[in-house]
Amino acid sequence: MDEVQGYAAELRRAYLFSQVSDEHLQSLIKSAQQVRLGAGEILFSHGQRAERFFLLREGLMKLFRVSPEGDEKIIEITQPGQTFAEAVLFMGTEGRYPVSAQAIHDSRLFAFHYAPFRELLTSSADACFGMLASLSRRLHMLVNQIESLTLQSATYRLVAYLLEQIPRDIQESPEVLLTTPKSAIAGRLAMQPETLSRILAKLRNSSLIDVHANHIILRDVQALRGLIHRPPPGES
Amino acid sequence: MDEVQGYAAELRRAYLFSQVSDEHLQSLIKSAQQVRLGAGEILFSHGQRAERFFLLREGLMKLFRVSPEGDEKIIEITQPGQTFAEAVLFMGTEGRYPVSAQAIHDSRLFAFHYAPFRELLTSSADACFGMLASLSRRLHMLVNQIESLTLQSATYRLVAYLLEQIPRDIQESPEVLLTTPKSAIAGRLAMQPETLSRILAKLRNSSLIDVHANHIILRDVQALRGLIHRPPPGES
DNA sequence: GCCGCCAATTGACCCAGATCAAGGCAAATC
DNA sequence: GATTTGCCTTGATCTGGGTCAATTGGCGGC
Repeated sequence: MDEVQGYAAELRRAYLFSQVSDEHLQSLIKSAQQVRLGAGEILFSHGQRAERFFLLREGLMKLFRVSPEGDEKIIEITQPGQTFAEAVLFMGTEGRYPVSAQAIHDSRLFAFHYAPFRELLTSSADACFGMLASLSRRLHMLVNQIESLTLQSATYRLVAYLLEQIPRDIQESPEVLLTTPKSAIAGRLAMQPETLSRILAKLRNSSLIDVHANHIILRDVQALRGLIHRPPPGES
Repeated sequence: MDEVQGYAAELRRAYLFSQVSDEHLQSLIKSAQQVRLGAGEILFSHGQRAERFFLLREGLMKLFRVSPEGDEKIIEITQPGQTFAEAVLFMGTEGRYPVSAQAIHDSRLFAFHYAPFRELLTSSADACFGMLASLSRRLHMLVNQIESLTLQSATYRLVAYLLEQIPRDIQESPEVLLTTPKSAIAGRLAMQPETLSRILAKLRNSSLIDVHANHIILRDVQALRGLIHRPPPGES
């Protein structure tokens, strides 16, 4: 295959594979499968045997849990270029997915099987380290998420989320384009869509932001930063 | 050292070291330090350079975050035999602790430095896998925690916590002995001590449990299980 | 025995955000 | 151009659990 070269470059952009040698990468690609999902399709469900992990090439995925009552909590929204579900491969012989995965938009993915990848890890300490780094990054993200879910108000969480988005866009004009439906963002931030809407309205009235559909302009980044660093009841 | 043998056995009980060879373990022990902490002493603080990780030998530690407003969120309560803060070693050259660690009771720990441990990992794929398994276990715990913090009410979280405690005690008499102060448990479960107290009172009035100080008897495990599996508004 | 200290409990009150219920608006379908 | 569908917004109301404060009950020190 000639495409293999192109795929290798694509994989290398994921943290997980950044340290892996060309040969390893190519053998890995040969054992990988391509997966296509339509918007709304389920990739795997919570509790299912975990035999593969994934790299999102295009589209958008959400990882979530559903409570017995049917409420849905979005743990993570996966962007193209990110891997997910790598962790389960090390949970022992009978690993099961701890979350469900569903496509938000039409998506294309690579699927990697347990066995070949495990082989790769045993033969390459660097790959191992890449994996470890990848997992610990995820670990920290979760710790941060727990903190913001318990320590901060809904407004804090939303503003923090907006501020997180700007570095990857043009820094000069602090605009955020919401690629995900607002209801999904609300889920990720553990609030109802109504609440998200109300908070945006509140921020708009304080002219801290402008909202045009899914296009949000941060008019006063300084003030927004201040908002999440000190409590709302401002004195002095 | 003759103690080294005993230490090796002690370490092996931690998941992280379970797969490590004797030689590696012993060289690791030689490079480890012993740490003693009085109740309330801080081991490290959020944001500090992370150069070591730890194995708790005796006592009780809490890992927590503090918000700018001074609220404290307990991320984890570490029991003897558990390692913590391993993840930071892979966050790159300038890893920093994402949480603070404080002794709840007087504690004794082993401290392991970054460098020797990293050496061990490069030379042993098994050790690497142990590490990966350890991290992914922690990852799953955090995902579970996020779920219960967002999907469930305070009562759900407390009951789930109580039910989690029984398998390790005698199964026949479902009693739970709270080894940690109730206020710490409240923190771990993201609620105020007052709320915890009220919920215990409520459960006691429904005669689902008996409370004698830090000794709790689960009088109706079946009903408690039901409580966390279906919503309180019970209909047929 | 008395006092101070701290954890736990209990009561009264309050508020952020959930829930319920209408619209509004734009793209898709007829 | 009318109608349906999906997503978002807005308003009104409700409530779990946080906050503040008072009370109780060990427990160690003097």
